[in-house]
Amino acid sequence: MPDGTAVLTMRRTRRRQDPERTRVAILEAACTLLAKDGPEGLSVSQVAQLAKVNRGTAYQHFQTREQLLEATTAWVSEKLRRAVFGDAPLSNAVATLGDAQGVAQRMAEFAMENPALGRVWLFELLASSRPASDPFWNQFKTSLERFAASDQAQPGIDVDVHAVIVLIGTLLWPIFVRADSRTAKQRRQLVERFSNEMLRLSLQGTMRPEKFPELDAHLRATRGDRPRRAGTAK
Amino acid sequence: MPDGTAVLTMRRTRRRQDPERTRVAILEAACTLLAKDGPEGLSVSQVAQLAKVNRGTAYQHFQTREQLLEATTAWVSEKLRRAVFGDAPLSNAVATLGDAQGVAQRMAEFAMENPALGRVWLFELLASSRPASDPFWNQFKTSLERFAASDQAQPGIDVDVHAVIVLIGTLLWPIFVRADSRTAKQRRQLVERFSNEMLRLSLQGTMRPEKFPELDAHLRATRGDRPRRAGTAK
DNA sequence: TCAGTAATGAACAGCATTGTTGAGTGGTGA
DNA sequence: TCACCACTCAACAATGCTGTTCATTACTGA
Repeated sequence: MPDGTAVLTMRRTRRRQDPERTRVAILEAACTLLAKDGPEGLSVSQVAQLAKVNRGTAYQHFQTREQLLEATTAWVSEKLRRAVFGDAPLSNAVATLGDAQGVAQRMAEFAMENPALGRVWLFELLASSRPASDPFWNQFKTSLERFAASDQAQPGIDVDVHAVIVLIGTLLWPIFVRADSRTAKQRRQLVERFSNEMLRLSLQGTMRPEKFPELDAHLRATRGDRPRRAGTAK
Repeated sequence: MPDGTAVLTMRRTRRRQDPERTRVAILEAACTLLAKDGPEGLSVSQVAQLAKVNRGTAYQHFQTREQLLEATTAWVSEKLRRAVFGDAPLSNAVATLGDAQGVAQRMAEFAMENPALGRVWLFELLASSRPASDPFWNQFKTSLERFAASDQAQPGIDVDVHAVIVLIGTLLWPIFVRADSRTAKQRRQLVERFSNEMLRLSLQGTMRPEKFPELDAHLRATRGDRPRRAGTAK
């Protein structure tokens, strides 16, 4: 992707004076490197180099390496949230109600088109001492809770566990299949493959109940044993 | 934390001459730090310090930082594999046949007792350019393929997708719930919670099919459309 | 056209790390 | 008892990064 200043004849371009654009360029570079090296491997020098920005400029926008890191992850989390839940500034109950499937679809598509972002978000989540405090994570879980409470859902879903399974699977699938080195068409197919399996799993599971009568009975017998409080995992 | 030279009372203990034990101590320290900082954040100095070993000793066992990293991740992958699939040196078809549920159970328990190992493995997998080449991953997928091909399984499972979902969910669940700061009893409960939801999901899915007649029909109509070749994701 | 500001470049001290070397110390087995 | 070997310790140059400062350049809006 050519950067904004990219040049008639390659004359020694000087970046246009556009603080916001510069800031984003730095964040994007940081994001790329973050996806490659993880938080501890990020250096301001490398970021500046990749962003084609003077190191001093980077320090002008972000006082310290730590702040750059913080800003980058916040930026990623917000980008992810907007892509999946729309532009509503905070969890808009009305907009996302009953839209569990749409959320899943948008998330799968976004993850496939931006594998680096998902990777960064995950890196941060894993490095964080309190994974359960991430805003995107919480909004996602909320939308899943709404679905689980509706009459469309099977009873007895453990939302915390299920949210982990679905969210992480969706974000990591593009990385496993190396989405970055795929054509647009392939990526579309891979998204559909994932969505299909997710849908199939949601509707049918994996085990034929009639082949596991004792398990099935056990499951129905113990249903509801598990406490329904959502905060258990926190 | 007192360093190795610390002093009269603790007489300057010198590590027993036991290369293998020392090697493992270093690997274990590397593993801990790897889980905390990721591959790019690992320094030989820190590893040696944590392992209570002289930095020179570390360099005696591993010529370079890169080799230490390599050795550590290989060690982790093998440990994971043995914990889940037993001590058979290579994929023993007989031993693991039809044991999908046992594999899932062992993996969930191991992950809960060793969240750091799962984290390291995942870090490496994400950093790797070819995730699909990891031995543990492949053995896991093979065992899932066997199950999917059996008559106990629902037809139409997309093994590649499903393997990602299950494996990653199992490894990350302990991290989300901060297994390291839980009591043994809590950890046991958390494993069971995960296993129960997984079982429930496998037997029942999440959506009540009768509430989604059109989706259900679509699914049954297109069943088999997807190519069954296992290598699609590679 | 001009002042304000965004961006550049270069230098700096301070620090941590890497990988290497050489001299020492002590446990262990033959 | 003795020699080998694992381990320790201290020093080394080289490298790269951090955060700061200051002088300089060039874009931009008024």
